[in-house]
Amino acid sequence: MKNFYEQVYDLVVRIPAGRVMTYGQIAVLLGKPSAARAVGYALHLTPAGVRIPWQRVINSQGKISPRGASDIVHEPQLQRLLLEQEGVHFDLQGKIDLQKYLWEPDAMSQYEW
DNA sequence: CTACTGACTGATC
DNA sequence: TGATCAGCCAGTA
Repeated sequence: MKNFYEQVYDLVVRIPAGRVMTYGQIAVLLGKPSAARAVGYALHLTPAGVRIPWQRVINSQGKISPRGASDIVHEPQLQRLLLEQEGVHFDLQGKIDLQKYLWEPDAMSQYEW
């Protein structure tokens, strides 16, 4: 049993390109359906030395989390471009079609880890 | 242990 | 559709 954060990281890292997950989805997979906030906080603390595709983690609205306009404001746009490169389609509202791109690990993936 | 915060979510207005 | 409120969990002071 790893720390909650590490579980989040491992889960995010195994998200295949062209697919996305919501904070709530991750929280459920970790056994805490209402720990979406904690998940967001975990991603907020993503180690700078480790590349975490957190851009593949979005909120229930299907959009990139604004993260409160910190010192970094160009990242969100860049992440959106990266997702588009992976094949994720954004609509005119900058939203993602969750029903089409939302990914959930299969039984084998869970068994493997 | 209590209080506060946060990249969330669902319900309500 | 957009803004607001309360509940939720983990981490930090």
